[in-house]
Amino acid sequence: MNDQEQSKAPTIQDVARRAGVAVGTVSRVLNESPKVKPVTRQRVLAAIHTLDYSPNLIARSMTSRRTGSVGVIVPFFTRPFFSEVLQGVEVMISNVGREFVLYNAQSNEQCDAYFRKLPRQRRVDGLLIISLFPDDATVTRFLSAKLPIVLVDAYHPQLTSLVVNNEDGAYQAVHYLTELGHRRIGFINGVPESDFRFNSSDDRLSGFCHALADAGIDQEPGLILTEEWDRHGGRRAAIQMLTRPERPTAIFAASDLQAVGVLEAARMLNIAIPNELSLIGFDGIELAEILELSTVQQPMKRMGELGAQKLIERIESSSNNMPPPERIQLQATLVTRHTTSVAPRR
Amino acid sequence: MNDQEQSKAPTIQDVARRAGVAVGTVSRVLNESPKVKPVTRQRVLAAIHTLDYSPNLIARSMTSRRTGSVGVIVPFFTRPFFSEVLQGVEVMISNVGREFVLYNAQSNEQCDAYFRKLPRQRRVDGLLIISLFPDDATVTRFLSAKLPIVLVDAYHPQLTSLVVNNEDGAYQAVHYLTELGHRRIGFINGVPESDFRFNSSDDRLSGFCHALADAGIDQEPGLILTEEWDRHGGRRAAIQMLTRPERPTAIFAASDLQAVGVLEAARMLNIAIPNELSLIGFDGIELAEILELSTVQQPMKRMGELGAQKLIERIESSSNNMPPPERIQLQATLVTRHTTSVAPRR
DNA sequence: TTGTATGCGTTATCAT
DNA sequence: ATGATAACGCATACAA
Repeated sequence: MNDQEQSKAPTIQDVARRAGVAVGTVSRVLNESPKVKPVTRQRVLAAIHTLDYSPNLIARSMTSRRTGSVGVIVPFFTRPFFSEVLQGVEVMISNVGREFVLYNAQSNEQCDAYFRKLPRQRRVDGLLIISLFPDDATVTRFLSAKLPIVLVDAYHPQLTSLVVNNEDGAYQAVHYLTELGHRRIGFINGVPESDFRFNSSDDRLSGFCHALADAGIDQEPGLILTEEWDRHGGRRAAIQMLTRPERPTAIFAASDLQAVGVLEAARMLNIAIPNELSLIGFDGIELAEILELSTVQQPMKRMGELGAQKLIERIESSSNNMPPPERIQLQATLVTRHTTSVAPRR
Repeated sequence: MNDQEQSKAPTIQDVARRAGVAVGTVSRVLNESPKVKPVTRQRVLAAIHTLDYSPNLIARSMTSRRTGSVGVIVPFFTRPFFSEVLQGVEVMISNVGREFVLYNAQSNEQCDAYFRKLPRQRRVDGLLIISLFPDDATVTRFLSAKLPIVLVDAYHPQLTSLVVNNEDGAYQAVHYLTELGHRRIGFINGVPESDFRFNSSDDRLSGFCHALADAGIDQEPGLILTEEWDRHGGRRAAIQMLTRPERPTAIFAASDLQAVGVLEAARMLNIAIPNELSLIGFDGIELAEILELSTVQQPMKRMGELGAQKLIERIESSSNNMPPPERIQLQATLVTRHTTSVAPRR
């Protein structure tokens, strides 16, 4: 019954026995406690090495109440916008040696289920919530569970939130179009990611309206449509707008993917871009660059990094001196490329 | 000291006390054990509900030796190919009520570190490895740790592997080009994802060479380049090929992203596609569809789903009747769009 | 059918 | 500086 043949993972006990010390000492070595004599430390380290021992993280979490991993909850993580944000998150999280658990919330039910269970399950040390708006009751539960939370591209007064100035971004885009002489401007909005209260799409609509108002243009009901955030949604909306008796000379879409749909619709309907139709998207994904699409650039990777950083700060600050929630606003900037030009003369 | 004010998460003990039963009974209810009287089950369920109790997953894992989550290790999860595969993975994993932990292995060191630690740490029940080739020593460690593993877009004889027929995919593409009359065909290969032995890029090169040989065409050294998998890599290689004295009339790229780089290079050099230059990519990402790029379509989402399914099967089969490793091959299919045409006459 | 007791691998709190 | 031991919250074998 020699333990060479047994391939069960070695425990801290095995290391202790092997090194001729007590488990407590091994634990101290593992956790870099200063109060251990260099000689014994070496003995322990040697034992760890020869046994190829790694601590069982589950057991460690059991007593330490920390898991070393953070949860990221996001709708549709494959969409380029989220993908970019996640990249920033990943960089920051792996930088500090943590793991990251991805929760994909495609539906409201899924999202609710996560919001309900995650604080209790304690499988993650903190939660980064992207583009999803928890309601007050949910936030109360988060708070009472003392689960560190940061919102990215979403806002709640009681939680640290990272938002971009969507209204201003939209304003910049539409104002630019009015400056180019456009008077009939369509807006394709995205459907809210969740049922809850606010939504970044509202802000973009609001920026659109303000820019129109500032240019003395009346809104036309048929020129404001709400559709899915993807290419197909954009195409559907564009077809509807562009087949009206008096079609718009410019379209502002709430996402680059929708803008691509507009591109497709225009090609289908034989409408030249930018000569007959100007187009601006929103997000600034790589695809926009490839297609030379004018867009409102969000600092996506930065949002992910900063959000993760703020979350880690909260996780690592002992709960008695938890910093108060803050609201951080980032700017979006208009990038003009080859899908915008002066309004066609009528 | 009433427990209304204490907001510490309720434990199974609290539920037991509340329901007037023993912890064992609560545990049985939680685990759907059949041997519990309906009446008591109801009482327990009620207590669970009023206390808003969720089991502590960490503690549960401690005894059950299962974590309920699976690890997915992938290089560059933001690249569209991986993103698509991951989507399939996510669907399957959340279907069976598990969580998924993402390990992003951007470098060989990171990858090695994961390969070394993950089997020991026991934080995941199984590991899905995407486009990465573990070496024999690593595989031996996996096996002896009894950690269920499935390889996707990678192969090892001792592990269940899911591969697509890269050689055939490449052959189809290049054969099609030769049929169109092309004789000078360039190949832009991708750099290996990891140092290890085989690599799908080798297979694609081999398919390229076979198709050339079958058409009686000699290889030209300057027409086979290896570059990064992304757009910039593709562009660099294309510029190099297209500025040669005798430039190719067709290019086959090992990824769609590289093909986009070729598109950019051609535009820059004023070379018309497809009239002066035919182009075929590889992968079949959405971008290829948008740009009407001919490509070799991989069943990416299916790969993710199937890989995850196979992994879950292995996780859930008790270790005594573990199915033997299998090698599953999926087909890639040529999709011709608007970047290919007959060779220009000289 | 239900209750009780032990152990999972660690950390942390005592002693020594 | 180090050793012994009690938690941590749950599952489970065994007892009742």
